[in-house]
Amino acid sequence: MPELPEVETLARTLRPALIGKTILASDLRWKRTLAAPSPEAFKRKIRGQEITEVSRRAKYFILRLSSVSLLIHLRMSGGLLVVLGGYQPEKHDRLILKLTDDTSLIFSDPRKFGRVWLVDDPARVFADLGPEPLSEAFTAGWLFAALRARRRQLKPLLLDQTFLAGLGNIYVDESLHRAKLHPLTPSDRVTARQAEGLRNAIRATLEEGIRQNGASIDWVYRGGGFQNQFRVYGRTGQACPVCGRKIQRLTVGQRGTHFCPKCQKLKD
DNA sequence: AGAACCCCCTGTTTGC
DNA sequence: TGCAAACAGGGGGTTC
Repeated sequence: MPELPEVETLARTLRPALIGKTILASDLRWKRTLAAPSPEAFKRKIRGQEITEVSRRAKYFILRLSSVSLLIHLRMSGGLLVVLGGYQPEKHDRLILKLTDDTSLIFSDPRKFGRVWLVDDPARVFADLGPEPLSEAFTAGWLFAALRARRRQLKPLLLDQTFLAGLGNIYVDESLHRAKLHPLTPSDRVTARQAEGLRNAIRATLEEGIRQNGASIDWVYRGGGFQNQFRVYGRTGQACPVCGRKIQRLTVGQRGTHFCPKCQKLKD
């Protein structure tokens, strides 16, 4: 489920239920979910920690604790849930944190791609991430210069978290359509004016996604409404909302890529 | 440097 | 209908 707007929605939604709670015990049900430290050290260090802050960086969900930080990356199929009362673990639960006030935080993840870190310094995990697209650092000028410094197709470049952090397959396709740029456009051929349009399109798309509480697709994530406003994502063969032409799909970097052949022309 | 391919996993959808 | 292949919101790795 998780791109920036979905993780942001989770942080906003779970914050009031988590702030001030103390972690009484942990139950790691799939060892490889834990990226660091060792399962033994994790169990020992997390017990007794109080949750002081709930936030997000890129697609990472962050729990600031008394003396360490818990980072959770949901990857393709992860989800987080706070439950009240006696809880019977379910099939896809990978980590369960028992909290005060008879509550638990459940990390569920059918595909097991999700990862959890318990670290002293989150900055080390985040070291290679590009800027936050909703921060002030993400200006048209920065984007234009950064695009020119590379020679890559826009689609894979915008998915690259070291270039820009937080976009995933949905929001890249939606942003490129809004910006009227073909996904295969070489980054160093984007004009300053197009870069400004792309910057604005990315921000508008993410802000709308957050406003809609993210996108709900398949069985993984529910509650968001952004899926009802997709312009191109998952709409192969359907009409472009701008010009009516049929949306096309191609594969770029192993990822399904959706675009309008009329609105997003590839010039040469 | 960048593109193309592999892998990690499970569940659902699609095509024959 | 049944079964196999394709596909899925992510990201790390190798090879050319």
